[in-house]
Amino acid sequence: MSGTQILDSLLALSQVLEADQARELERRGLTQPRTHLLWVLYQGGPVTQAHLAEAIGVTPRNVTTLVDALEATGFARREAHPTDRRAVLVHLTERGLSIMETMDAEHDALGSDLVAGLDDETVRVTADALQHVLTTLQRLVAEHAARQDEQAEPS
Amino acid sequence: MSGTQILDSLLALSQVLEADQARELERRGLTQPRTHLLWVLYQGGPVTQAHLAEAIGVTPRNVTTLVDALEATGFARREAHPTDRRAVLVHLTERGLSIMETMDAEHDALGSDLVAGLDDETVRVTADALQHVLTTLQRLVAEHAARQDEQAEPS
DNA sequence: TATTGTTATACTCTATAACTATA
DNA sequence: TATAGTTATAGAGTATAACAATA
Repeated sequence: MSGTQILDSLLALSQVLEADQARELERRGLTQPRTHLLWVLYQGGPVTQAHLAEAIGVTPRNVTTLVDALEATGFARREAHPTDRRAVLVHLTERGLSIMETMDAEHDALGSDLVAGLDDETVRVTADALQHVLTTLQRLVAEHAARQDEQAEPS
Repeated sequence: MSGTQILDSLLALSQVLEADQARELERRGLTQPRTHLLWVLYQGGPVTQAHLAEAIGVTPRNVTTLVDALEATGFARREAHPTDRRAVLVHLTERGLSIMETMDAEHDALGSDLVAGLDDETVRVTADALQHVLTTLQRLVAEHAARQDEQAEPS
């Protein structure tokens, strides 16, 4: 059945993409969680650690560790929040900005390279189908989670 | 450009698939590395820890930890190797076998559910395109790695 | 009272290095 | 001499809980 074939290709692609990315990041002195944090800074400008915790889906405690590491390696820096003395604003350094620009460009290049050799119509159909699969998956996951909650607390 | 759109869908799909899987595994008292190990046992029968280390791509030291955890939680067990007194054979327990069968069936069901609502021709085109994208990615990664090695040791 | 970020602690996965028992 | 698995140790990511400073 082709559905299984699509899922297996998706899983294989995930694995290869992630392994390649991890190798690249290590070469540059980064890790995936730290890069995720830098990406949020690259997209949304200087933000508080509480905002980062929410954005990347970890506890504030772990943001402390990630920012410590990124400060130590020169990719980000803390600055005092102008109005809230409890908070800090995390900024990209020049080095951090430069590496995010590089990775952004590499991402675009990879997007093009991956479909080299496929004709435009195939690319269009595939892009639409993947969008549909993603939407379907999100719906399935949401339904699944709802069912679990129901079983957990049948109030 | 649609190439970028495909890559972005792939990355989003990876993320949702992995998050959903992690949630499911936690509910069952498993983790991804432990499940990977169980999957190898499910596919290839009882094997040595050295074989497992090779198969799942971690050091033998870490297989010790993973098998310890799987023994403690009742999914796998060690047995003496019949001819090599240095080695142990890791077996699935009944519980381990049962959960792998369940997950195997869920995987198949997900494969079908994901493409529900797409017509057969679209599924066929998409499956072929993803296969092509996977092959292309593997080639790109291999070339990339070769270039890095070259730079590292220009003997 | 609520929020921001930190210290304290613990668990999982990963790695290298040194060691024991056995091939 | 080489291999199988372990103990020892370290680093990274994740979590909860308790706490200080500030809102």
